Amino acid sequence: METSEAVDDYLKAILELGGAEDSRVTTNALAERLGVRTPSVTGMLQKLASQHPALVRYERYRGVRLTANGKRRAWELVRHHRLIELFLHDVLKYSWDEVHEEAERLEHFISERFEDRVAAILGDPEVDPHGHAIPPKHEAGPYRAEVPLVAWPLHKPAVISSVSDRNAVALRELERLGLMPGVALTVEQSTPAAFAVRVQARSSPVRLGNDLAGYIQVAATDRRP
Amino acid sequence: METSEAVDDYLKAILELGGAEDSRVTTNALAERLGVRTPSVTGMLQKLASQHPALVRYERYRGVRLTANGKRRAWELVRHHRLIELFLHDVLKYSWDEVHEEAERLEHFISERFEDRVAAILGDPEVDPHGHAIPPKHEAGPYRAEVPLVAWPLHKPAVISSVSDRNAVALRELERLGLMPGVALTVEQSTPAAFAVRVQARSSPVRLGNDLAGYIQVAATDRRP
DNA sequence: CATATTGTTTAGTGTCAGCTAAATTTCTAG
DNA sequence: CTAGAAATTTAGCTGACACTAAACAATATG
Ligand SMILES: [Mn+2]
Ligand SMILES: [Mn+2]
Ligand SMILES: [Mn+2]
Ligand SMILES: [Mn+2]
Repeated sequence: METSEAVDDYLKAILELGGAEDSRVTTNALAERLGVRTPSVTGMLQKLASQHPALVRYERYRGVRLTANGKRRAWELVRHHRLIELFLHDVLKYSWDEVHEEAERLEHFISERFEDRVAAILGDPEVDPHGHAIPPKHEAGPYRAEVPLVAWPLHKPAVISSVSDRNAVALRELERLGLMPGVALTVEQSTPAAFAVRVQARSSPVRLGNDLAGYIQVAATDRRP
Repeated sequence: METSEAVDDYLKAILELGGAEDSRVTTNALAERLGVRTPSVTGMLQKLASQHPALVRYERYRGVRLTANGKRRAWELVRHHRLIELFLHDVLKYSWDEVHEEAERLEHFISERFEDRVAAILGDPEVDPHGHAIPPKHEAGPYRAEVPLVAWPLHKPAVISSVSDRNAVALRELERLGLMPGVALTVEQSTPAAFAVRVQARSSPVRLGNDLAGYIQVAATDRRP
């Protein structure tokens, strides 16, 4: 039941690419995400599928999904990752664009005890610095109701729910623009050429490239106070 | 100039086995310390010696010592290890017998930034939970003047300088007996059968096995106040 | 529906770091 | 000073996990 760093990375990638619907993930998508070649992916998937207990269910030419065991480990890694990010940010004073890279490495190597102690001193937190939900110990999910900002209707109030943590340059830019989780806004313009949002309680609209907007996920403003 | 976890472990072991005098370390000693077989050691030493830049100087049948480059990395690992131990103890509330195992893993994977931030929140500490000196950044040593308790003369005042961190059971026992760094004592009895010390400001002497005593290093009581 | 394109797998290699068995060198004791 | 013991190295393998080149399947398109 021990998993190597490489196996960990595959499991987490399958979880993330499968999304809330747990769809089948293709060899190509995995190769792309992990920065390896497709034959390496095929080889690893065959291994993970034929292990006992198997970590993935794999059908030749038809993609993979995680088994219950695979899911357990993948969610544990997500919990590690997000706890570590928050810890680096809140305790070690990392900026929010610095945490991801370090968490990506350390998530594989911390013990159960480390996980528990970090959760304890952070007060069993539920959200990481980028707005992502921290799964409770031994649990999956949750998946929050959020949609890409670029798919949000014009003028409908929204709150930034989370931002992608995978691009440090984009994160610095988003912070500079004040576009962080919890910020309320409306979409003012959405064309192939440009994208603009009006941040609630701020005068002029904020213009940003579609690429940058693509890193943002939003949700409906919660009406109940 | 990147080192794998395996290479790291060899370098640190050579540093530690070489001691303050930087003596040559044998293949056998390394195999023993690292829990691998001697042919594996020979193979690794040949590789480390023929790299450019070389990390060790190696003569067939005559043992190995670190080059300047090897030393630099080895001391960096020692700094990582001891900083992490102190951090786990002081911030994450690990007990002193729990820190070593976790530090042994994490020392290889933390970034420069992590090292610096941890040192900062600990206030640039100089000693780890077991009394070992934390090397300053980019520096070697220091080696403190300390000798094994079992080699200390009877009735001569001494202070516990450090204790070995490699045996969790022994550490718990030492803590129970109040034998921790900074504690002043004298040796009352030292025979093959048993060992007893009198802890300053405590009535009855403490009896302990020679094995347990073997984990303790002491130094002369500092006269200057 | 046949063929071109795309996606995936198979076959064969390489590197890292471990292992056992056997050969060789060094050390030690008589 | 030499035989036997101990230490070390060499030779040859193994398991992970990458890679390239080539074969094969699935799919899209004219
Ligand atoms: Mn992240
Ligand atoms: Mn990872
Ligand atoms: Mn230690
Ligand atoms: Mn180590």
